[in-house]
Amino acid sequence: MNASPAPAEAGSRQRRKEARPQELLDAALSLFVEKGFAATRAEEVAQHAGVSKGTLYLYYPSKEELFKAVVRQNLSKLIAEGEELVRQFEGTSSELLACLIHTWWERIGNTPAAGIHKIVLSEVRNFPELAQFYTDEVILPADRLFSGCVQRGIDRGEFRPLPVHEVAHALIAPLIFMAVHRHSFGCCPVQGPDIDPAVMLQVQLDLVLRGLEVRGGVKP
Amino acid sequence: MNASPAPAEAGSRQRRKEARPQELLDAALSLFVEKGFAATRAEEVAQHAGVSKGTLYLYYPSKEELFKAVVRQNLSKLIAEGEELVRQFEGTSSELLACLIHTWWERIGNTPAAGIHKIVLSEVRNFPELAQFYTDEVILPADRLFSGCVQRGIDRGEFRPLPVHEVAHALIAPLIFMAVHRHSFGCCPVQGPDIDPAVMLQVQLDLVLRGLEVRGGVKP
Amino acid sequence: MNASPAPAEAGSRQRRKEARPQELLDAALSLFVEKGFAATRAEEVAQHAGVSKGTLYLYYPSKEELFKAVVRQNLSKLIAEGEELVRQFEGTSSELLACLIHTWWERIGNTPAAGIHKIVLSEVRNFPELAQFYTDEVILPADRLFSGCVQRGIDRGEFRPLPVHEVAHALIAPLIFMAVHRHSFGCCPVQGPDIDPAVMLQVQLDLVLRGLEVRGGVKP
Amino acid sequence: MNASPAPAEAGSRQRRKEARPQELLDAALSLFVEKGFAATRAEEVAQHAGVSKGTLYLYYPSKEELFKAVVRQNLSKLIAEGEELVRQFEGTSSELLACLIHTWWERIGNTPAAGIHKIVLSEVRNFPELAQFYTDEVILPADRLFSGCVQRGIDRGEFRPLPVHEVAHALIAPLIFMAVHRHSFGCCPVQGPDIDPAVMLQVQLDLVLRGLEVRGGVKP
DNA sequence: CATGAATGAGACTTCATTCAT
DNA sequence: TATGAATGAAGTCTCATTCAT
Repeated sequence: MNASPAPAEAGSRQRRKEARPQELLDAALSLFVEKGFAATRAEEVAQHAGVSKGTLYLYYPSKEELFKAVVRQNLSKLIAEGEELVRQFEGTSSELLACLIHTWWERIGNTPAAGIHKIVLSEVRNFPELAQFYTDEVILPADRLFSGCVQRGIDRGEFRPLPVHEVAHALIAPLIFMAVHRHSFGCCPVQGPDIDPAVMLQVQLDLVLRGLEVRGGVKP
Repeated sequence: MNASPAPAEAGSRQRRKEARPQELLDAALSLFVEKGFAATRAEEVAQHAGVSKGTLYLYYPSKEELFKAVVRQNLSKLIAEGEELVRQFEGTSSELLACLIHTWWERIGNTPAAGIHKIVLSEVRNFPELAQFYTDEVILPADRLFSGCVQRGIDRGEFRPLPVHEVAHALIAPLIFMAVHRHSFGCCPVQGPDIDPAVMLQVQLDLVLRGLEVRGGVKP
Repeated sequence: MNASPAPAEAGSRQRRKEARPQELLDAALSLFVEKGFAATRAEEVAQHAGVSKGTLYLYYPSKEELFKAVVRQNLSKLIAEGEELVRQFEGTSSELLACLIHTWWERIGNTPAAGIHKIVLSEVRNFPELAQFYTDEVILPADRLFSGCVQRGIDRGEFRPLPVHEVAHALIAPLIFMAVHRHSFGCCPVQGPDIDPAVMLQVQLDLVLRGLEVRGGVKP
Repeated sequence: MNASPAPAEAGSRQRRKEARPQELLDAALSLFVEKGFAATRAEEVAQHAGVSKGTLYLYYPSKEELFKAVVRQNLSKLIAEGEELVRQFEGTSSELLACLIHTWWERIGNTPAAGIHKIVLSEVRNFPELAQFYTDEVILPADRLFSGCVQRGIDRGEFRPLPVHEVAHALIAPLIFMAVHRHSFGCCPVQGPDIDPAVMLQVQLDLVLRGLEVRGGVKP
């Protein structure tokens, strides 16, 4: 009399059970990014993950912990991405930066994971413990990655000697900013200034790399 | 250093009434920036303004309206500043942009008003009408201001012909981003990458202006 | 430099002051009848009377006391009406009842004062002290008046011997009920059964008086 | 006399859930009749139904909706009763009316449902949509029922030709009025005129039916 | 006397969290 | 393990009442 589907392959219930935490984290990420932490109800998260309210609490002891888990797990993703990016060492420093930027955009900026930046920005003052590990695990490594490349360019005589952290920031900030905007204003039916991401990437690279370039007989 | 206003003319009750809206808006700005909209309780705002819960509702019919008033009030300031800056038509376009950037930092980026960006980013999806408003009143005018200057430089043969909106974004985004960060991570006792705002401004201008410059016999 | 109108006739401010309590009671009656006690705000009453919220409290120490004063003062009116009605002793008992009924309708049922019945019915359980004096001052005298007339008719052999209180109730209840309805459903744009007050009075008298009549050789 | 329901079949949680709406509606009816809509706190209703404040809102989204549900639920009962009565087509029209009246009293007038009239009278101006609803669902059907019987009597030559709506009103109003009074003054420890419901029913029928009767050689 | 700004108790409603089934 | 009914703390908002002017 059991109406459930054929229990053939590995037991779908079993696989569902193992997938639960991930499904919950995905639902939560999506909702936290969309509505913010406080405006997202626990039950909504559960529904989006296809489980009941009670089940959510079997996996995460509180909404706060769920939130932290969302940030943490997506951080791991970010970090892994970052570390993978580092292994792309070839050619001139300009080419390296261009490659990094494009890869960042494809793998992070243009994916839902970019929404993480938005929630962390919004909520870090309510969850101070996030600050430390987001800084340690994302901001500092990313800074190290980019300013390392800038330093490499300077060392090789490709780039002018400029403060590397500030240059790194000048390089990546417009892109992060654009990514964050796509998760706030970008979701509203409003026409802002017409900025095309692909063009933006191009222009930003063109601008900054040329700004970095060591030129013939030009004086600062 | 007496907190109460000069008890000179008119009934103090009257003078308080006139000052109330500003006091409430200031308190609300500060708290909304710090904790976000949802996590700020109406009574907290009232207390910070030195009045009771009920008094808040004498001036603003709901927390939501208070929020909008905060955005509106601080926006007016922003817009007025922006338009005033437009009248600085002297010297080269590079000088104009440098001046705009420095003024923006002094008058907005480095003041509590910069926190507005953070709240709007965080809350715009919960207040859809805000999107239109903020876009029309802040984003578009600011874009017009900056891309207008870039266009001026191109027209005068000072800058290379590049997509103006993207350049404007590349110019201002790192600064806004930095300002927003100062209201999130900047308030946590965590050591991020060592970026000095003054240096940042300098480098960003140096980088982008040089990137914009038309050079001798160089091809794009 | 005094902008107030010519202080000729008795001082309008003075007359206003004396009229205040009455104006407040009138406003309150009207609003209590319309919206009920709890749904009427003290400030509304004040506004309708053309004074400020504070002034209301100079005359009545609380909304509850205002309510009781409204009922009390309108009771006096009702009672005075009743006592005046009693003085109409002439002709047959049927004629007497007909006269009483018509007078009641003209002087009470068809005036705003009938709204008093509605609020007392609605609120007496929240203001138990009203019960005693409304009963003593209105219900019992009215009952005495009507059942006295019925008794007179029985004594004179005009009416059949029936329980006088019940007959009095049968006589007046449909009219009070109609009057009360005019202050609730009667104010909504809804079409109920088509009952014309004038016809109703006629029919009700015809029916009940004929029902009371002693007939030829008929047995009860 | 155990207050908790028979713990027989199924989980008690489940059975409670099914019984909740009725329990809440009963508690609400009782309290709304006693104190009026506004003066009844949502938490009180919940407590009377033996649940917590939050549970009430699981079943009814607002106090207003609870109120409407109370009226609706009790109206269904009223209407069903009325329509069932229509099927009593036997004997004279006088007998039919007598039967209707007695049944009305037993099934409605003398039950808590009669309190509905009081709340509706009191609140209809604050809930305008209620007016249409109550008129359509209760007042008009009831009017149709009673004036239909009167018409039947006239058609059969049993009753004098009189305006049927007014006669219907004259017939039923004293009884409704008495029922309403039992939920206002009737609950206060005050001695009003001594009216016995059973006698009242008898007298009212005797009076009105005799008033309707066609008599020998008498002219209208 | 009159005003209306201010207060704060109290009501409605939401929702994170628990727990019997 | 999963559910969803139930809870109650907490937050928004209202309004009777007070009191400085």
